[in-house]
Amino acid sequence: MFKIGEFSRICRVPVSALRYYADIGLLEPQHIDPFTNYRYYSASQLPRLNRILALRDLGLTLDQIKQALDEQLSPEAMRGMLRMKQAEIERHVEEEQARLNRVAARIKQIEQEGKTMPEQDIILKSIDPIYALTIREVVAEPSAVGTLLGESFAAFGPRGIQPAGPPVAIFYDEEFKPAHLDVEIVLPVAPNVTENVPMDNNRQLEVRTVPGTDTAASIIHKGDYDNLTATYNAIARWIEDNGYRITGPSREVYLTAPGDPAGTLTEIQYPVEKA
Amino acid sequence: MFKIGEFSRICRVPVSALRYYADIGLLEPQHIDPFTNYRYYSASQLPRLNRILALRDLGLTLDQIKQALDEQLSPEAMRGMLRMKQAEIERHVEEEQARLNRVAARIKQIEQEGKTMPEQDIILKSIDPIYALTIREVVAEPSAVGTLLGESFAAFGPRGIQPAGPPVAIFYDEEFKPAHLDVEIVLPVAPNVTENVPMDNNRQLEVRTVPGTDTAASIIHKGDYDNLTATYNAIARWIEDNGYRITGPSREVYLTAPGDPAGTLTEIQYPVEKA
DNA sequence: ATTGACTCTCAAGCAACTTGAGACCGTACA
DNA sequence: TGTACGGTCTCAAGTTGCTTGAGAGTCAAT
Repeated sequence: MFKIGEFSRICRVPVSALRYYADIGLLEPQHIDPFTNYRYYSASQLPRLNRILALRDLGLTLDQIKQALDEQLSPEAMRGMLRMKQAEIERHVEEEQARLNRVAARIKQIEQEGKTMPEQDIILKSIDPIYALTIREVVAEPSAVGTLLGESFAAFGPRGIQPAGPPVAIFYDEEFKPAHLDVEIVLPVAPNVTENVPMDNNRQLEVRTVPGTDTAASIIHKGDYDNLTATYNAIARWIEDNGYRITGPSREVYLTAPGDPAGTLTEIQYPVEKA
Repeated sequence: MFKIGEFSRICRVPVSALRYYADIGLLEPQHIDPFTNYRYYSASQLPRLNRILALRDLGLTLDQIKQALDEQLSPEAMRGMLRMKQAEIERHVEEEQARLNRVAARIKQIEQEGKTMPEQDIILKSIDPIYALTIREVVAEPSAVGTLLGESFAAFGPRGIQPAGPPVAIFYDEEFKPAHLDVEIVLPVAPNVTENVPMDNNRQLEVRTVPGTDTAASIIHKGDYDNLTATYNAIARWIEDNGYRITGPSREVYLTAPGDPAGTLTEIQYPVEKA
């Protein structure tokens, strides 16, 4: 019979942890002196403790371990549990690898600092589907996107429709062609808007749900659109450096209204997946 | 200016997290209505939030992020931090890989269950250096180890020396030779024991600190020594299956005194490292 | 006026312990 | 025999990065 300190030294588990295990009923001391409340452990408890440590090491929670040990979990159940853990750990390893890449990319970026770098931060996020009024057109030049946006908004007022979020543009062009920009304007609205909205020139805003995506690389562009290319370059490089692949059309989210004191802020999004 | 819900949708950070960031001063809303306490965020806060998310993704704590953003951390400091993180993640990935192996080995073991298996659990632990009285001898057969142990202990009594832990045997033989067992008996004692202790037959117990090791595979053997081989086999197989390599002499720790009601319990340890 | 959706604050919960305060216990030494 | 010191006890609170819930107030639309 060992006092808690000796036992701790033998099994290399901190005293505090042993006390904790006793508290939650995972490993109760063999004997507790009723006068002093001193805990006394027996060497015969080492096998159980070893099993506890082994299972803990495999990533089970103490609760699961308790169940497995107390309820004499069947080998099948145990195996199932471990298989789940296995899948979980595999996913975890992949994630950490990806994180490692991102750290490396970040270090590289810092090392090149002071040269170019718009110094913006790229992150991964998911994009929700958007219920919106939309119109898709092929326009000649980028500035026409702004015009189209204005015209679309103009159709809102007369019907008292309120926007339900910042407007988005989606660029469908696969390859760059001069004077050819296949763009969809997306104006989020509340779900009570269910009918298409006519515009001038025989065009109309169509009600539709724009699909979302699980992972997209995102960057915030500050200021006017003259320097937009630099930001696009930054995000493209990030995607490559971090081992992702573009899987869909890019989007621009116009976060600030024109004249906003915050300045012009545009979010650029690229749906991606691991290459 | 967005209410917290809209802002949450835009940046894909839960409302509760935004409130939390505000609480800890990591990202305060641009404006708080003094009457309603409603938080109002501006799009101009997105860059900061993006940076927060990016750094968080790299594994920094919110505290570190706060410092980095508020105190305008120098690129060098930042780089240093990231390099540390990088090393940390690398270690982490390796550990997870090893864990994965162990889970796989465990599953394999369960699948073969019911056949052989002494069904004992092997774990990794560190071994501390031991301050002890020791004697090293070459003996003819395993049972002589017990005899030697008894003789050594016999030398304790007359001097009133108390053991400071369970006795250990270290087996130095590189290869198995019949009737040749190079063994060191290690009897832990308190540091106030500083002189060698004479035994009969001109032998003596030497005071020395037996070095420890960072990682050792450990298993608890239950019962008498007839089945010891099976346990040795189990630990050897585990070491191989999990991609480790033996790096030093094996040890046996005699956890129970003879006649202990807990039964005979022996811990077998093998210093190992990743192969 | 009344929904219903949104927001607020504050407290507690999670996982697996660790840390600390305050008090008791055991024993070796003067 | 006192006392010092190291080990042990209990109980509470802290750790990290949030989430959940209760109870109450706010906003916009009907």
